[in-house]
Amino acid sequence: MIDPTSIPPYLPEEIEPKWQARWEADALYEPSPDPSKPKHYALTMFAYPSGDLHIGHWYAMTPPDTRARFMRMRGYNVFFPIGHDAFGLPAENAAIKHNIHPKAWTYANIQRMDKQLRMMGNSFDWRSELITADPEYYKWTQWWFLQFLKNGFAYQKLAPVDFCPSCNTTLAREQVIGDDRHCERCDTPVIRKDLKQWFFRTTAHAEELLDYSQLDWPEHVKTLQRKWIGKSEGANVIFHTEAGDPIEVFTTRPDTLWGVTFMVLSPEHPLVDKITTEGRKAEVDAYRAQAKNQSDMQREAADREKTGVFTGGYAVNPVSGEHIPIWIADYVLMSYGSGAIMAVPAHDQRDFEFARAFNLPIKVVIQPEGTPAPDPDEMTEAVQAYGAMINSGPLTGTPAEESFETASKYVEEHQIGKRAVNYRLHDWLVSRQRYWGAPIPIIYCEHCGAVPVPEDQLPVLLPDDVEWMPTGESPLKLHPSWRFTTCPACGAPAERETDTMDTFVCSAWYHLRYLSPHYDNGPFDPEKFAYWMPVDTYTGGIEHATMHLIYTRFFHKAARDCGIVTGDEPMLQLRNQGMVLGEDGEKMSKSRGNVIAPDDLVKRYGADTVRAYLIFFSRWQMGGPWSSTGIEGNSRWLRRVWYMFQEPAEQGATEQTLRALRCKAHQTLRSITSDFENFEFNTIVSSLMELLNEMARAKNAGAWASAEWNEAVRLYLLMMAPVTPHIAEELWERMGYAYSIHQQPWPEVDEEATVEDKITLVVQINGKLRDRISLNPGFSDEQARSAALSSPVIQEALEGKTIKRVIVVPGKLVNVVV
RNA sequence: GCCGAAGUGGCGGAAUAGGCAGACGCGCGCGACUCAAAAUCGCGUACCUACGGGUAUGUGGGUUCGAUUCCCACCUUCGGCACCA
Repeated sequence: MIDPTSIPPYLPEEIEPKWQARWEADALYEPSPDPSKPKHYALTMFAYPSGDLHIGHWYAMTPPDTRARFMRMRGYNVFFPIGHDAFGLPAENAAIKHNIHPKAWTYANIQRMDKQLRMMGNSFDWRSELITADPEYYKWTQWWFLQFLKNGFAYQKLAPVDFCPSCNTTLAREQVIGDDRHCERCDTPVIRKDLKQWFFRTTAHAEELLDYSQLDWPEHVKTLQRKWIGKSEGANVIFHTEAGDPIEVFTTRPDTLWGVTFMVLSPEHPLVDKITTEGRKAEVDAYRAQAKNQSDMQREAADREKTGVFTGGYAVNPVSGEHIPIWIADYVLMSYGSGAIMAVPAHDQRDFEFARAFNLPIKVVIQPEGTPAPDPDEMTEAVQAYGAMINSGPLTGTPAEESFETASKYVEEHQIGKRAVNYRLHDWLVSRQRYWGAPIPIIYCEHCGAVPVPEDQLPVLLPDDVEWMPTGESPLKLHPSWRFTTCPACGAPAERETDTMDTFVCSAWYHLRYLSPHYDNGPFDPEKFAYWMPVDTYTGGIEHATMHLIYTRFFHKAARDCGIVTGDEPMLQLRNQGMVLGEDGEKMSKSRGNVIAPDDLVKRYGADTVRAYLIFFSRWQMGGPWSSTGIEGNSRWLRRVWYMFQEPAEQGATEQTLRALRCKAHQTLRSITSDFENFEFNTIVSSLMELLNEMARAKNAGAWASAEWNEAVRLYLLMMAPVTPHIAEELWERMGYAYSIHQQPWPEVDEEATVEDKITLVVQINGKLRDRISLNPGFSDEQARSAALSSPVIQEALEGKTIKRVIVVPGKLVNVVV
């Protein structure tokens, strides 16, 4: 029985700030390169400073912190940095809404969030803290841009871009969402615009990005990326119009060339004007105009009604010589392949639907195995499977397995095209017509063109005195004294580039800046790079699978090709957390009113309890609904630990009790060690609770103050230290151990102690549990068998039955088959 | 439509080189302490049962001595992609 008056109460609000201050003063988590120790770079995705720390931030950062702490105790030199992804649209939107400067808004948020971040009790290295909106950071973002430009990984082109009329900016392809193609931030439907834009050549590394051989990443993320990169192999084939103009098409099915019955060009295809005949011009122009405004109409496109118009022009099929009509249709995209296709309605579902809609001929050239060739008039869908080639001139009769190869070879030999690979991945559009970002370091000169800002003139500072209200132009365009300058090459009057960079550029290399955030001879200190890189464990949300995680891999490969970094991959191991949902099981949102605020929880329970609950309530990778009663259990757990370890009790336990206690303690240590290694956080807390239950029994049986009890307490504190660092440190001190618990080595399992006195042998009949027999450890299969068969329960059950077989699982189980 | 993840008590979730299903916690019930309550501590808690057992891990099959775990088909939920030639 615990008398709560005899020992001080557990007051997290006192001990947590106390230890946090001490750890920081003692620089406990500020590692330096140390070649005598194995290094571990644990990186958690930095956050956008939106105002307040959300419970989701805790979920993203605290379980990785427990693991970083574990790795530290295991003897690794651990680097666990923190920073702020500070450029971006929300600051400007807030600025517009509340009439406050984006910079002021952002930095005020960062200050508030820093305070909240410290309350978590994470082992961040605060020296590494960086803010991507600081000139000393974006100077180097600009520097990277210039290196990429120099090495051909950055280029400028006039491009149709998706533009959000509400945010007044262009959007990357992945920021446009859904059938109606709306903006990911404000849900406004996007429109198309032609602008001169800067791109990073991500496609240059498309093939290499598909190689995951060096990475321990979740299958799921790799699959998403592979799909996003979208590699397809086939051939580019040149058709010619009757007038002799070449039209290139990409096809993955060169074996269907003889089945082409028409061609379709994208409405934006440059040849459309030339091909269109006088009589068709009005209709074609009308269709193109309507296609251009597609943002709204794309919804209709989703029900797959095929639309299009005939241009009046004809092309010649290069293998058969047949003359085929050329159409335009919006199902052919200018942005993929060459913007033109050869249509094979018999063997492509989209072409089939188009042919049916406009009564175009269908020609069957593939005969799938085991079925007769389909009748074009009777077909209800395209036959897309490979098969033997028929009606295909000289290649007729080619079997399915060889059709792709043979047809490709045919195309190359007859010089009508060649094998080609196409990717769905596009080059990365990095220009943004926005104020709150890193200015693109380019100056336009009438004589010299686009001139890079010389490196010694970086950073190109973002001016503070701007009109940030949206006008459709970059706010920097409205700042004459900033905009107009002189050409660094020839000295003539010139203009600055007024676009800023996509914030994904900032976040593509922050893990490098963390190494030395104030280093000014380069983007990072090469010595630090050599020791710490690559990132060993990267953790964050799955939502970054296709954007950030592709960009950062590309960035590293491009930087490698520029000779700036070594290694092929920036982050070796990736793990994703799930999402904390509201108590109603729905995504947390202000409008639903189901938001859980971590500050309130810390006030009420203390950070240790919040940490413990977040780790305990579900598998980290899975996430799940919050429970305000569930957290009570973790609060109780810590109070129980507090009193149980401090409150003396009667002594005089039996040998057996003490052995069992020691056994359980070491078994727990073994399982927790492997749980930490495998990111199985929830069972760490379960195991600790189980051990505590065992300790409560042992204490009741007189184990208090025995050597076994003291060892169990010591192990317990060490095991809970990564999860609940404050209470562990406090009790560690109260038990008389030397500061700091967080600098102790992780304890070793005594394997001998984990062997139990008695082992329960499970006896089944026909796979059904019938009896349990307690045996001494180390029994043989034969002993298990005879013990099972001689059990009275089993003998009774076996009466009148014949034993067919007896299966023995060594040390565990006997199954009698009758 | 395609791709991926997941379906286990009242709830969150344990357990998978195939071997005691439901660890741990919440909730609930009973008891102790208390004038009483809270807190705390102890015990119990899948379902059915003629008390011998029987049935249960989304549904239906299969492999196996034995399946939550492996295979096939289907259903549901969540996430991603969406005419990519």
